[in-house]
Amino acid sequence: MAREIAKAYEPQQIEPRWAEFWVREELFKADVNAPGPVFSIVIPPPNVTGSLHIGHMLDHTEIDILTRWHRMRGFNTLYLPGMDHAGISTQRVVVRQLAEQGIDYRKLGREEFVKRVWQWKEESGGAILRQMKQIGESCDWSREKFTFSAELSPVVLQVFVRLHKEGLIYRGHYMVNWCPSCQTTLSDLEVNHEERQGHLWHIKYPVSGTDEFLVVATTRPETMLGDTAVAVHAEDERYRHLVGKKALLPLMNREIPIIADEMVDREFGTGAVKITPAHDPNDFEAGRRRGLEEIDVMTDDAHINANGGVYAGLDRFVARKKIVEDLRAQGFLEKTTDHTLSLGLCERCKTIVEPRASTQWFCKMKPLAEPAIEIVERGEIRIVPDNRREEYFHWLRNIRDWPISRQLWWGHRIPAWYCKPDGHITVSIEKPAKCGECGSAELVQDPDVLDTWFSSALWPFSTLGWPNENAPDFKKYYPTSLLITGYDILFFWVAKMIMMGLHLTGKVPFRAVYLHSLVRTASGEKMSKSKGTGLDPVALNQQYGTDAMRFCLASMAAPGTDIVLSNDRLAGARNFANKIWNAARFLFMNLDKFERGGTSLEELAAPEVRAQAPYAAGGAVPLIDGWLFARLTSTIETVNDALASYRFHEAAQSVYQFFWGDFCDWYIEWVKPELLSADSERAVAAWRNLFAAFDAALRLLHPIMPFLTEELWHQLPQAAGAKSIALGAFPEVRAKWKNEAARREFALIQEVIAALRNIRAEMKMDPKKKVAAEFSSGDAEIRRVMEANREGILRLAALSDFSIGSARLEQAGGALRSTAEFDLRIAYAVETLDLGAEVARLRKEIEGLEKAVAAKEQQLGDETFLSRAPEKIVTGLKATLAQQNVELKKLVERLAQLEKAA
RNA sequence: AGGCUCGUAGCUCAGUUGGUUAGAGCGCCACCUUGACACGGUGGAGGUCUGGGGUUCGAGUCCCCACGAGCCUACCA
Repeated sequence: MAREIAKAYEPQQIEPRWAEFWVREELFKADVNAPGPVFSIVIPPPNVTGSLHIGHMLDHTEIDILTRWHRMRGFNTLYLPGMDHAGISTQRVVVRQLAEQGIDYRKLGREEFVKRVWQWKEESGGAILRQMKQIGESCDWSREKFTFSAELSPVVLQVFVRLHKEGLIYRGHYMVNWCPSCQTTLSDLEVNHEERQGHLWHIKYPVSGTDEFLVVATTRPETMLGDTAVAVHAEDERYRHLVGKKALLPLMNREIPIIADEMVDREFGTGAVKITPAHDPNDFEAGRRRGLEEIDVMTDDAHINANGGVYAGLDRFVARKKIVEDLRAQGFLEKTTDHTLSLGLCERCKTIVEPRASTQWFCKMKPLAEPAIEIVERGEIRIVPDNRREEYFHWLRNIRDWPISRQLWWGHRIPAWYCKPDGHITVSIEKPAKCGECGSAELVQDPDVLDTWFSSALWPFSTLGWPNENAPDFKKYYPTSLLITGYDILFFWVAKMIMMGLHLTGKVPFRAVYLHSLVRTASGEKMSKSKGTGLDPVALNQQYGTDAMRFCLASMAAPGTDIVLSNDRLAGARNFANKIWNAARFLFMNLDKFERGGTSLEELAAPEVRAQAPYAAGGAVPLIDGWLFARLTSTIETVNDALASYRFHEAAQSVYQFFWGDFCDWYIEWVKPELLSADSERAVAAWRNLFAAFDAALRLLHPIMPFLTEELWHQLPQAAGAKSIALGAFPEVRAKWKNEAARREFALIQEVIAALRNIRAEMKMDPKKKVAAEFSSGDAEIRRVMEANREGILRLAALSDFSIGSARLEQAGGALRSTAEFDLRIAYAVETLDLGAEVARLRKEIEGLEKAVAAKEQQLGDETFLSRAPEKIVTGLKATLAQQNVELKKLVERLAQLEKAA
C-alpha cells in the first residue's frame, strides 16, 4: 500500500509524540545485569536557576549522541540525569524574585527563605526536565539525582566530616574574596578580573620625631584607615634610615611602625607601601610575618565600620572620595597619577570584590592535587583537547587552599557545632549532645553552607550509591566512561571531581574528559540571557525542530573551537531534515509499485538480507549498488572514527554528504526507473537495496537526529514489531561492501554526466530538448563501463543518444569536452553555440593546467627531490603529470581549432 | 605579567602524523515549477591560506618575528 506522508517535514507534529513515548516506555533505563561492555556517563548537572540555555543544548546533544551511539553498538549504557542546587546562583535568583515582590529575604528568615527556594527549585527543575525530555535525551529518568536532595546531602556531609577528620578541612582566619552584594566569601575562581583605569594616590605619612615624610602610593586610599605599618625595602638607600621609626597615620592620627620587608618592590610607586593586613592579601601575609595588628575597617556590605573613625557609615567609594579630599585639604596628598589596575569582580553580580581577612572553612588542596596531576600524566584520565590538559596541570601545580564556606542560606549547612561559652568546634553530622572539648550542652550550628562545587565534586560517585561501595550502580557504572562539559568549568568542577574521586573512592571518576566549545554570539561573546544575546532554545526548537538544532550544533562542534550559531546555519540543518523526510516520502509513496510485483514487504525486512545487500541475491551486482554500499561502509567508518574522538562535526558532515550527495542526488535518481519498473525481479532487487541503504542511513543518523529517524524508521517494513530504532543496531562496517572498483567506475560516470550537463548549461542548450552525445576513449575498460551504464547516463544527462567509440573525437559541429581519459561531444547546431565563451573558458582551463604541469615538471627535474621524496610521491606525481599533459594537449588543439573557426 | 587559541572564498567555518590544480554550508550568478523535496534540482563564479623570515626535495600544515582578534591564569601596593 502506498503511504502518503506530509509534503514537508513538520517536527512539531512528530517530536512531542516520541519524546513522550521514550519516557513512558522507560526505553533508556539502565540494567546492571544487562550484557555488554559498560558505557556510563553522568550529566553535568544544570543549575536550577531557570531553564536550559543554548550552551546546555550543545552539551546535552553531544552527550546524547555518544550515548545513543554506544547503546546501538551493544553497550550496557547509562546516561544519568540530574541537577545542581547551585547555591549562590539560585539564592540570588530567589532573592531577586522576592525583592520584585517587595519582600526582603532577610526578613523572611532562614527557614522560610529556604522553603521558598525549594518551591523555586521544583519549578525550575521541572522546566529543565521537560526541556531535556523535549530534546530527546536518552536518559535513565528513574535514576535522576539532585545535589541537595535528601539522598545526596548526607553524603556531602559525611565527606565533610571525613575530610575534617583527615585534617584536609580546617577552619582558619585568612584573606578571602568578599562580595559585598552577595555578602559571602568567594573562591578565586568565582572572581573575574577586569582591567580598569584607576589612580595611584601618593600620600605623605609624617615620620614621628622628624620633619620628614614617607610617601606611600596606593590604589585604594580608603583602606589606609586600617593601616598598621608602612613597609620599605631593607636595602633601599632612600628609606634605610627610617626603618624602626614610627609614622603618623594621617586622618587617623595613629602611630604605626616603619618596617623593612622583602615584599616591597623598590621600583614600583614610591618604594614605600602602606600595610593594611585586614584588606590586602600581601599585607595580610606581611602582617602575619611581622605580628602586626589587623584592623578590619569595613562592614559586610562594604561600608566603613566603627574602626574608621569619622568615616564610619560611608560606602567604601564615598569614603574613598572623602578621604582623598581630606588628605588634599590637610596637605597630605602629594600627587595623583593614572594607573591601570585589574579589578576583581564577583562572577555572579559583577560587584567589585573586597579582599578581606575572615574566618572561614578551607579545604587543603596540595595533597589532593598531586595525585590528580599524576593520574592525568599517566594517561589514566584522558583530557581532550590536549591544550586543556596543559591548563589543568598549570592550575593544579599552583593551587591554593579552597575556601569552602559560604555565607548563604541555600545549600548544605556545615556540620560544625560551636559551644556557647568557649566556641569549641565539634564536627558531626548530627547535633552532638555536648561539646567534644568542654562538655557544654549549649551548641549552635555553624550558620554557613558549603560552596556548591563541594557537592558537585562528588557527583560522579554520589549519584551511583557511593559511599556504599557495594551499591550495584556504583559497582557496575563507576568509574564512569566519560565526562563531557564546557572548558569554562575545568577548574571549578572537573579538577575537583578528579581530586575528590581519587581521594574518596580510590579510583578515577571518569576515564576521559572531553571539553567542548562554548556557543557564542555573532560578536564572539558568550551567549547570555541577561544581556539578551542568547538564542532561546525553546524558540529554536519551535522554529527549526529539535533534530535540526541537534544536527546544527553537532555539525559545528569541531573540538577546540567555539561555535557561533546562526539562523542561516539552523535553516540549513532544517533543510537537511526536510530532505531526509522527502526521500522517505518518495519511498513510501511508491510502495504499491513494489508490492504489485508480488513480493511481500516482509521479505525485505530480514536483517540477514540487509546485512548482505546488495549481494544477497547473488549474481552480478549493478555498479550503482556496489558503489552506494561502498560509500555507505566508508561513511560508517568515518562516523565511528569521528565519534570515537569527539569530532562531532566530522560525523555530521560525512553522514550529510552521504545522505544528500550520494543517496539522494545519485542513487535514488539513478534507480528510479527500476523501482518503478514493471519487471518485478528488477524492482524487487532495487527495492531491497533501497530499503537496506535507507535503513542503514537512518541508523547512522539516529544518534544525531533521533526524532525524525524514529518516525521514519517505523514505517519501514523491517521495523515491524520493533519498539525503537534506538534499541536497534548501529550499522556495521562490512568488508563485503568495500568496493574500490565500483567507486572508481562510478566516479568516472559522475564525471561524464557532470561534463555533459556542463556543456549543456554553458552552451545554453535548451534544457527540455534531448540531445545526442558521443563518447570516445582509447581505454576499452572505460568504454565497457560506459556501455554498461548507458541507460543511466542517458537519463541523468537528458540525452537522446549516447554513442561510444574508440577514435579520438575531432572538433566538428558540436561542443566538446576532453579529459586525459575520454572525449565527449554533443552534436548541436554550431551557430547557436556561444563560441566566445567557450574560447574564454578553454583559455582559463589551459592556463591553470599549464601552471600545474610546469610545477610538476620542475619538481621532477630536481635531483634532490627525486632522491629524497618517497617513491610513492614520485610515481604518483609522474602519473598525474602524464595525464595532465595529455589533457593539456587536447585542450590546446581544441582551442586552436576554435580560434581558426572564429 | 605569564600562558593558550585563532587569523583559509562575500559571511560562518572544516582541512588528523607536511606531499600530487585548497573544501563545506550560507550568500551570489545563470538556468530549471522533471510525478520525494523551491526547506528543491542542474551548472557556475569566487580564496594562494594576515604579513615577513626560516626549516625542508616539498608548508595552509613545523619553527621564529610582527600585526590583528579572543580566552585563561596572576596578590605588584
